[in-house]
Amino acid sequence: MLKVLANDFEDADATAAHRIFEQLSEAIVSGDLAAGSKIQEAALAARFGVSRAPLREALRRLEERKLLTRSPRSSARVTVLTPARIVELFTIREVLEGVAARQAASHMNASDINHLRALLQRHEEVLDAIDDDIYRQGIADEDFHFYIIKCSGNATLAQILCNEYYNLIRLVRRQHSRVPGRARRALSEHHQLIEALAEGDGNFAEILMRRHVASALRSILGSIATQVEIAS
Amino acid sequence: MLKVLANDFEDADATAAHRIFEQLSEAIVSGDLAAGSKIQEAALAARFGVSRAPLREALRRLEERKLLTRSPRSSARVTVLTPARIVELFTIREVLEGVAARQAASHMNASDINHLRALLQRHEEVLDAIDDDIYRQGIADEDFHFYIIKCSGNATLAQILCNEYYNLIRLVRRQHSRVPGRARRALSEHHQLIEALAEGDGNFAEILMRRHVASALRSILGSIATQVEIAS
DNA sequence: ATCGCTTATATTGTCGACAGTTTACCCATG
DNA sequence: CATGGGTAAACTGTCGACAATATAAGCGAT
Repeated sequence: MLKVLANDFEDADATAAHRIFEQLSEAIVSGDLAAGSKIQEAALAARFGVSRAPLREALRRLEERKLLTRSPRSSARVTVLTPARIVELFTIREVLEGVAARQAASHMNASDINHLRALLQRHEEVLDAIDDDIYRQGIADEDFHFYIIKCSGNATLAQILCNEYYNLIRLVRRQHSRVPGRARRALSEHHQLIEALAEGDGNFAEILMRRHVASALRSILGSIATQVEIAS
Repeated sequence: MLKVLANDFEDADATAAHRIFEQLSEAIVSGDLAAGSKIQEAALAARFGVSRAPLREALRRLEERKLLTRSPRSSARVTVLTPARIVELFTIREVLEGVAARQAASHMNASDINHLRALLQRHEEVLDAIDDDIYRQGIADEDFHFYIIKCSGNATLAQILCNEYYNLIRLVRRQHSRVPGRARRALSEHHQLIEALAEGDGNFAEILMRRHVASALRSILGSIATQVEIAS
């Protein structure tokens, strides 16, 4: 699998605090720690076999990344993503990924374009084989977006999108699973995007990326509306 | 004393970790802790009269906010802002403040506009009185920008710009003090921006805000180039 | 004198414990 | 039955200490 993420320093940073941070991120995104549930430091520390000191540092990081909400002297809680907050998040993501696509258009070479096409090809095969594997769809989607972001040449932007907000967006996707047909449409939007990037058309790439993100948001909001309808 | 001011969370969040975080932020932005200098946990803890536990939590937060750089088992260092990183940062700030201005245009009422005008009036008076007080210029500038951002209605965006990246941008401004005449020009750009906001013209407000941020970046880069020239 | 290796010091990462505060529980009272 | 007060349990915030690692110092060889 492609390693766009800077996970290669995972062995180097073998501190407990780092490990716990990753495990907790995963637990939150996977739903193992349900949204809104309380975080008990002592219990969690025991569960992961560490003391509270490294755990608390991990909690601080998770708080900064908005996966946890903490009030000074009460227990931390797993962030609850309301529709309003999801809209806010995607508004931000739309402009940031938009500018990333714009800048990537003038930085990508033929090899980069080929890489993207290959990614898309594999994405398509995955989609043909198993039409409902949301997990693998997610991975493929992230690979695609991350590669473009990385090609923007803006390391700060890449860190924000690929590290800091990565898990938050995964959390959105998980809590509000995709509507049927969304993956196919996303694939087609990815194809268009590649063409714009291949032509070095930054303006158009930005527009397409923004539309793509906005389209994903609409899909998610639609999914929420349906859930609410069913629930009532 | 009456607790009318928004400082009420200062008593509420009276944890040492929080206090140290604020004090360290200030120390870094003010240059008291110079860019690139080493952070020694024991020494700092002693200096602030706390143990290392709350200090380390503060360091984690400062790391997440990019004011510190940490490698796993070596001392943390105060972030060094290279010109390239400043450009990256302002690219992000440009699009984020741009979308904030766009959304603010459709959320601001007459009272909000009046508030902005009053802010600008005071800003102008400050500028007339003391032409070189960068500190107060900075405060005035932040007040203006922050108010527009708050009016965007996007709480997540406001938190990113007004909290998470606030000190980092202050740090840029401090390390690369403004070129003469910049304040006047910024003031004029603020005036234009208010007109667009008053007319509810989101498109134009976004364009003006983006130009304003880009103009600030050019000013800073110019200042750096001059410094380099002098140094060589 | 410089470089490499070994030893010593300094510093970070982690732990267990305690104090202060919050939360939960229980009982009395309307 | 709901409600309020008061006590007990639970939990967070903080501390000092120890172990593991990194950095600096010392020493010998080239």
